[in-house]
Amino acid sequence: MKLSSEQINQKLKDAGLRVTPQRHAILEAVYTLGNHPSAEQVIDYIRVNHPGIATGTVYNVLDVLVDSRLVKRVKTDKDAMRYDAIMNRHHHIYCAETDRIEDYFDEELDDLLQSYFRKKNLQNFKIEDIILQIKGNFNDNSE
Amino acid sequence: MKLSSEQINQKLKDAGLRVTPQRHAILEAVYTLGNHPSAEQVIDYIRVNHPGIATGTVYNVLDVLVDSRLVKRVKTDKDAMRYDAIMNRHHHIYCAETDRIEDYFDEELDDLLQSYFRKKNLQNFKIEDIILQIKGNFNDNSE
DNA sequence: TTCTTATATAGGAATCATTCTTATCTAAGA
DNA sequence: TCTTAGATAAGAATGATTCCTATATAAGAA
Repeated sequence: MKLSSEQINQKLKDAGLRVTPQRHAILEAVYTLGNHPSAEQVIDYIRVNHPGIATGTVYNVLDVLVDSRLVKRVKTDKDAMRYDAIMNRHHHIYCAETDRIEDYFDEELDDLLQSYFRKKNLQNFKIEDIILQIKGNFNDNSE
Repeated sequence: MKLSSEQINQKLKDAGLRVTPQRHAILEAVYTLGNHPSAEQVIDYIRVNHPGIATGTVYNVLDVLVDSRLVKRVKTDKDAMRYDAIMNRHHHIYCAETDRIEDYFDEELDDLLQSYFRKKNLQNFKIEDIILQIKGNFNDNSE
């Protein structure tokens, strides 16, 4: 998803963050790259137009964006952390072999799960979020 | 879950693996420790009785056990990988603050999900496994 | 049993994503 | 303009994990 420069700034402001060129560039990168980029991909992307931004700053800013709920962390079976600018509730379809992640939106499923666990009423645990990791293999190479 | 020495050996053999003292000690550690130990916890545990087992060997053996489907990897929000000797299908209840993981078994839920996705019939993806990560907070400190 | 050889392990260096440290810089209010 | 808390640059440090190589060992062959 591509956002305008103004939209990026607005998101930062709405989150109560100071707008800096670094934060702008990094948030824009996560949106533009899409498909759950790693920190390294973000770095490669922003270095083209902002060669001066330090590696540590990218990690620092990504942490800030996560804390401010502008971005989510996504774990995979591989080492590196991935980031996701889509904040609506969704699940992940994941292939461990290729490390490819696709988003999966399904309100019907979310409702189903919510009512299931309300009925189940787990003792000793307050559920905040339920995320499905749907593992398997993609049948094609389309992105 | 505590297994006898013979049961450990049998599991290694059934998986087509050579039985070595290192493999025996490490698989036994994952079973005995329970509750999704990290490699470091496994190392601390086995060093008491097997001070000579090298750190690299523990990672190496854990990889072998995972490849042989005797153990599963479990990711959390923290850095270190965790390991799980329970191979039956199950989900995880997880608290990010304390990094505590509890297993969640629920065949009814598994059936529900299976029929839901069969009906949904995802294009371009062959589902092998669906894992729920149920995130939130435990209401007490019981283990 | 002894020999042979593929496999496994010890020991420690190397890697790599991420974090930390410190000095410098900058945005926003006084 | 001045002040200062917050942000960044640069690169060292960390820590889990992997890699490398010489040595050791398990399991089948003789």
